[in-house]
Amino acid sequence: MPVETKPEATARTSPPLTERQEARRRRILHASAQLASRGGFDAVQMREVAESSQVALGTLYRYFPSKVHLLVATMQDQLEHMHGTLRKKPPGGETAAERVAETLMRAFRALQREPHLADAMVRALTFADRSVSPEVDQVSRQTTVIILDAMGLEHPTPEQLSAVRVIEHTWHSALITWLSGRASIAQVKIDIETVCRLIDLTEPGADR
Amino acid sequence: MPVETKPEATARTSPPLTERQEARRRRILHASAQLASRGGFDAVQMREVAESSQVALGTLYRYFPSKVHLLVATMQDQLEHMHGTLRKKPPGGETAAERVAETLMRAFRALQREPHLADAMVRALTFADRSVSPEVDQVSRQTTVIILDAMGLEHPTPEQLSAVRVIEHTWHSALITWLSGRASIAQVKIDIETVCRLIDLTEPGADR
DNA sequence: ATCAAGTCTGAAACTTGTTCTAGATTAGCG
DNA sequence: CGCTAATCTAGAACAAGTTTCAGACTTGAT
Repeated sequence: MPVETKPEATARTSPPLTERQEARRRRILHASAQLASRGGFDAVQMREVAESSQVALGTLYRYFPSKVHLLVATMQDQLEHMHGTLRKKPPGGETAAERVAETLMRAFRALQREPHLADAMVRALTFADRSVSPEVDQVSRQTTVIILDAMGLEHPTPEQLSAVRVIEHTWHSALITWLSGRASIAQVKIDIETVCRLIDLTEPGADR
Repeated sequence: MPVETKPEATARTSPPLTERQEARRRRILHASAQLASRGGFDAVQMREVAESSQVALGTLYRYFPSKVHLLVATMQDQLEHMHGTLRKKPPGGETAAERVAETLMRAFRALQREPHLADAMVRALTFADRSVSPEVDQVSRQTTVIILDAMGLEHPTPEQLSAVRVIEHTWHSALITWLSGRASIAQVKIDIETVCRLIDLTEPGADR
């Protein structure tokens, strides 16, 4: 009888991991984040991750079927952490647009503290192919939740969801341009503020 | 004396290429696009590109210092072509927002005809690190020109340029979600139309 | 026509992600 | 406790991007 199967996929849901497996998974994610913090995407080398986390290479691949999977999982991990942090101090802006912009800028400042880590995670996210779609989607949903939280919405309209999607697009792409040195921090700020104005357009009572 | 140097960087500008070099460069780009059309990013294998274009591997790397450089150059090439095509039939919408959305959707339909090629180019673009920044920037500028063309603007305001930047962000990111199967064609259309509304906000006479 | 400098070629080597294998270890079950 | 299926480990092997090198070829200048 199967004792345990497929630890990688959506660890939280399907097969309950044993104590030691959970610990392994943590060690791996920790090593991944650590190496990423040093030198970004390229510095996360599978052999090194395996060694750092005291796990055989084959085992690493059993938990995370590719480098991109690993980094996306690392991002999920970090995102959760970030969501918790953001929740504690809700943004103080007057309008929904202001609050969202403030929240994103706060997240952006957090990323600036670990630019290499940000690089590794974002590059993995955009480089991911179809085989990673479920995990990437999870990240996207988590981001959506964070934004809706900032807007203070319970039941967003389809229009508002569209706006949120566009904000996420802008957020990701702006991050990339910043990480690759093609846009300044100030530029990213402007882009975020610009796109957040879209929210006003979808506010009840906005003409169009 | 140097007969020819660094053919790769911004071939159009710095060192004039000889006839044969220009021909080599064309052959390489052609092979790249061909292979990409077949199987996307992964199918563009440097050894195969070299063989298809009748050039030694070392030479390929002299012209394009990495696979990403090659694919970004391929994208520049395709973009130029696309700009030419789009120019011929200007969009017919009433408002700037409509015209931009129409133009982007037209480009999107073109990409749909060669989804693998689109995959290769877009993945390369977003995966590019700092060493490719100049080339990626060039692509970005070209895209900006196409959008401004569609808007029919001669002298955009800084606000309008911001809107254009956000539109580009959305365009890239929406393409990625489509290519990785996380968004439908219809979804991309909605996102484009949504972000294009930003243009209205920056129209002279828009309150804010 | 000849020469020097630079380019192109072909092939091997190196790097890092990924796969595979044989044997040791672990977990749940009777 | 002992069995059995599954997991974990160590290490080799493979794949594709990238680098390197010696020698053949081009080019522009003398």
